[in-house]
Amino acid sequence: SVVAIFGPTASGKTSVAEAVADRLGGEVVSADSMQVYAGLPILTAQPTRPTRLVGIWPLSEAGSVARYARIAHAAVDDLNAANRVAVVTGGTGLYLRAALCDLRLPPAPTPERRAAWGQTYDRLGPEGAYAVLAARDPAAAARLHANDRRRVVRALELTELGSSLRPQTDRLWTAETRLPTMIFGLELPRDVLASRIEQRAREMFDAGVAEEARAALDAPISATAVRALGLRDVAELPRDEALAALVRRTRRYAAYQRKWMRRIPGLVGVNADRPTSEIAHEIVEMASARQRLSAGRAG
RNA sequence: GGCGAGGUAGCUCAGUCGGUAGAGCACACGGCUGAAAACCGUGGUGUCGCCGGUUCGAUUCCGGCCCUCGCCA
Repeated sequence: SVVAIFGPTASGKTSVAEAVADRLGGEVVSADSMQVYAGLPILTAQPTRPTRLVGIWPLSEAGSVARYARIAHAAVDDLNAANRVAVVTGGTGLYLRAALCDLRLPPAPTPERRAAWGQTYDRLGPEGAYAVLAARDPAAAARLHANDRRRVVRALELTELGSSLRPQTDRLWTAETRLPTMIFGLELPRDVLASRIEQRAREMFDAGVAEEARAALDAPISATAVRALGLRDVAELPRDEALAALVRRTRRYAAYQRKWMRRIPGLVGVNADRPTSEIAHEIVEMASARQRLSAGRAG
């Protein structure tokens, strides 16, 4: 079975997940689009103990949900086969859902066609490109805005591949999972989270994020990895400004994660404003209760 | 103390030749299916420093006061 833990950055997900994994005799599997990369351990707040799917891609490689989903499913299945609990933990909502569920993503993009459609979008303008999409795939167009260049281009390229951006069945926003799964969400009052974010940002600078970020930008880095929150600011701005920028961006990210927390189906909220051991204890209790229940039903 | 500049949204500022105000960032909310720490959309949250004068009407003009910054004493 699977236990999933979601929550905003700096909510203490990592330590709670490690404690839960230890108590359940399992292992943590990371669901984080930036911690997968090696080379930014400080900036991405990677766990100090070796964790599955953390630090496994070089910064030069472009990541994607599909690529992540494959290795995540492999990791979960691996643990499951060994009768160990997979504690899937991370702050990237999409990646968490991808790890827990088979999203059946449409075909991969091809660089040439994507570039071609991108040019079409720029030539016709947002309204013109959107009109083309509306003609070719009305269902996909209906869920997009003309200005959403990235998605309009993606939707256009899929029309050529006999697919659609609009999935046959929605698996992202449903409670469907590959394996029996319980999802917990760590909840913290905003002001508490804000002060934790600030404190953690300070610690990052003390630990040398600036040097880490500069080194990362000096080497080849993919379009996905450069998007690591605050990378440019931290590398290029004077310390005070960089710190302020990092805190600001992290707060905004936390707000975004809060939205995911509300949307993830079946998520059970857990008060995270208390010691890690207490939080872990509560999660383990609830997960075990659920397991006994389903075992009873099966037997 | 003198001279100068300024006080307008959470921040930086614009503006109103007198008709109670708007940009960026921040923030809030919504969307999202192979870039998701990304990307797209919607929303202005305000004693226009305080007191008085002129006026039908003052954030705007006038006077006084308070505060901030700079230069000179």
